[in-house]
Amino acid sequence: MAKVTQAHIEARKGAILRAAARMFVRKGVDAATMQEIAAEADLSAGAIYRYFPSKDDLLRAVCGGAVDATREMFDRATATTSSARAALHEIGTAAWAKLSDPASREDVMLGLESTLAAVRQGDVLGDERRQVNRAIIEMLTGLIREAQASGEIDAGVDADALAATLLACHLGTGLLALQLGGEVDTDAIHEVVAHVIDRLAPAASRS
Amino acid sequence: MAKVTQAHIEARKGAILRAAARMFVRKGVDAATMQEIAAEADLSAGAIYRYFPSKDDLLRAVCGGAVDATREMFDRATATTSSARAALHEIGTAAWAKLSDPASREDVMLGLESTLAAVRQGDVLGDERRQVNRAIIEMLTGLIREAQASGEIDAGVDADALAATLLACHLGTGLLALQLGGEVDTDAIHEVVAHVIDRLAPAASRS
Amino acid sequence: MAKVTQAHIEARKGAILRAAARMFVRKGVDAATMQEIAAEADLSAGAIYRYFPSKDDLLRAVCGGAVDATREMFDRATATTSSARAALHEIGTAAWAKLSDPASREDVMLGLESTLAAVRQGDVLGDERRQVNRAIIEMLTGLIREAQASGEIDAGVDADALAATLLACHLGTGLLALQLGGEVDTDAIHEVVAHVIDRLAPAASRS
Amino acid sequence: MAKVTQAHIEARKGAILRAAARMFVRKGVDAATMQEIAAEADLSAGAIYRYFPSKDDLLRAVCGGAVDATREMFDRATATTSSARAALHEIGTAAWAKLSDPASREDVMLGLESTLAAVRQGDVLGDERRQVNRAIIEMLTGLIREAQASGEIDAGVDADALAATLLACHLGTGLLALQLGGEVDTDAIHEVVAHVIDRLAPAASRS
DNA sequence: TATGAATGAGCGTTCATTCAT
DNA sequence: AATGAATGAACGCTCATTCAT
Repeated sequence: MAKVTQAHIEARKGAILRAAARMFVRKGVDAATMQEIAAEADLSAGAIYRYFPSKDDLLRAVCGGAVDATREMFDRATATTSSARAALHEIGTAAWAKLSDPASREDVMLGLESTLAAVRQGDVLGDERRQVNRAIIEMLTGLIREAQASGEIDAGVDADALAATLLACHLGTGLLALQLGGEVDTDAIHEVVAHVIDRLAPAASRS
Repeated sequence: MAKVTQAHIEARKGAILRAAARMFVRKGVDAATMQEIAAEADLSAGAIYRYFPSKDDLLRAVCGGAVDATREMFDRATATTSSARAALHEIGTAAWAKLSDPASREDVMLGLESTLAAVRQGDVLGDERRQVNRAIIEMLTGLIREAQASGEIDAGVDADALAATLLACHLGTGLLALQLGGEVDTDAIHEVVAHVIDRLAPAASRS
Repeated sequence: MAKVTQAHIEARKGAILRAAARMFVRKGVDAATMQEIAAEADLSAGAIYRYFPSKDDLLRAVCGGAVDATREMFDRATATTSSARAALHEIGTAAWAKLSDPASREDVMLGLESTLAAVRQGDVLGDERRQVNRAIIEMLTGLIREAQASGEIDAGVDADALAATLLACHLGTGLLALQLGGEVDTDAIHEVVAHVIDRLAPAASRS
Repeated sequence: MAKVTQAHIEARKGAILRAAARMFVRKGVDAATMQEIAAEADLSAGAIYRYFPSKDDLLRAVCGGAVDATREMFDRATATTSSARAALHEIGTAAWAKLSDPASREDVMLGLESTLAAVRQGDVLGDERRQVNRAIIEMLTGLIREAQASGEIDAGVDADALAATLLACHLGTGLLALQLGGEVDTDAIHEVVAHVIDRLAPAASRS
């Protein structure tokens, strides 16, 4: 019995989480009502409170989920490549693919939404959110250093700064895509970024 | 009578605008209450309505101000340089300088805040906001084309995509700075970006 | 569950409707607050919105109820009589009986209240309200024509005008009763009206 | 100086009173704001308070004025006729003429508005308002008694009730006209009423 | 005397949260 | 475990009234 119940609980939590993410994105964290989230999860208004003690906690959980998804995506990308630069390109491709996918527009908005929330009320979901980007930068920095060591990228470039730049580029592309919709060609931006990485090869190796 | 009143009116409007910007940023557009904005402007709640007919209009005005400021900044930067690439660098410097200034953190957040609002309820301030970034991309594209024509930038690069990339980079840097605070070295990112632009010079021109 | 809920819902709606009618009359549509209406219905302020989407809808519902009641009253009166003049008298008796009943003072005030509202903001409940009196006049006109055809009323009288006059008399009596309270003998007015109808018999039939 | 000032004060009071009456009628007592009334009187918002201590007092004064106007109209009508029945007809003609005049629609609405207000908050303007109709009924009763004495009206009719009936008819006609606008032919109603009064002549006198 | 900016109480309405069922 | 009716605090906004000028 315990097992079944436990499974049910997790299933419900997941359903609520998905419903909440959907509504947070569709209408904004503030405008999304618990009623709507409950309806989206085929539940009644009060039922959510059996699984999450408050709307804030729900937001935290939703963002935490987004964080995990991102981390996973990253791990997968690095695992399937050998050269450091190849890994960087693979990660870039995966990351920008998400931006082309209309479905991921929601993730971008959730990211912005939670970034704003994080900046404002540092306690609710600040640290968690912060750590994702910090971790991404660290990973990218590591890969860039590897690429520099193997002569794929000019050693004169500040690895940490380049990592931050790449992440900024990706976040900014998402923001633009969000705002300008189809007007902005995210793939073209990706090509520019990929091209730039190639250009950052040491002068000697490009003769 | 008229003089004092007219001056007062403009002063009040400015004070309210500043107070609103401050509160919108500090607590978010939705969470910021008219009471708080009024208090921040040393006014009573209802007094704001003598100057702005609704909270939405206040938001619009605040964002409109940000928009104007951005446009001005751009115009100034382009006016004081001769070569296209120099103009790009000048603009980059000016743009990134704003990110270093803790005071401009507010502008970034307002931008995000209004982007989210624009995406969701396109009517309130969507178009205006959208057009700013569209205009920026167009201007950058123009400068890049000039630089390509004068041999400062490789003609093989998609000018429009590069323009979008640069803007995305800047927006993303702002976002990161917002989230990670002092941990992220925005000036270092700027250096990387400037360096990348240099690297985009045609191969021939680079010895 | 369903049974109890459904019954409760209707009961609540009724209670709210009655409370609203009471407060609209007691303090005026504008002065009556949702808080007061809720309190009168032993509910909290926000609870009303589960049953009626706005104060305007509540007003509409309250007036619609009054309308239905009036129509019913009329139908009943006409159904139980044979001669047209008898029907007229029956209707008069029923109508004036309502005026004697202190409880119906509320209906009169609601009528005035909604007339004023209708005249000013035709949309909210104007047409509905208007049609009631229009319908009443039409019905009365029909009966008067019948009575004229059967020689009970002088054919020289303008049936439509007489119908309007009778309705005006009734409305005005209500108004007077409202204003002068017990000082005005509504039954005496009714007698006068009934007597007048008799006097309107064709000269020939009065030997 | 005192005289001039006094005259000015009265002029201002009159202007404010007229402006208030106009706005009370146009938008309803509650919806009419002091700002609007002031604007209508070419005054600033606060200036009214030099002449009337509150909006309630303004309402009282406005209604008092309407009362006086009515009384005057009545006096004039009775002064110019000899026979009692002629006076009744004259009064009827004058009264109904006001209903035909679109400008007097405002008076009707003010009357209803103030009746409602009187019924609800008996102190503010209740008694004054009440006395007008009481006085009218008394006057009519007197005339009817005279007419009965001189054989113009059947002595069997309850004079007081007939007076109330006539007043009710007039009030109700105003109400109907208000609600149904041009659809209701107030003059036709007047004809009916006049005709009815004729029919109330003693049987003997009608051969 | 007149202005009109400012106040502040109060309105209709919404919604996170609770709790009897 | 789940419901959904109810609460109550707060929000945006309006306006009668006050008061420095």
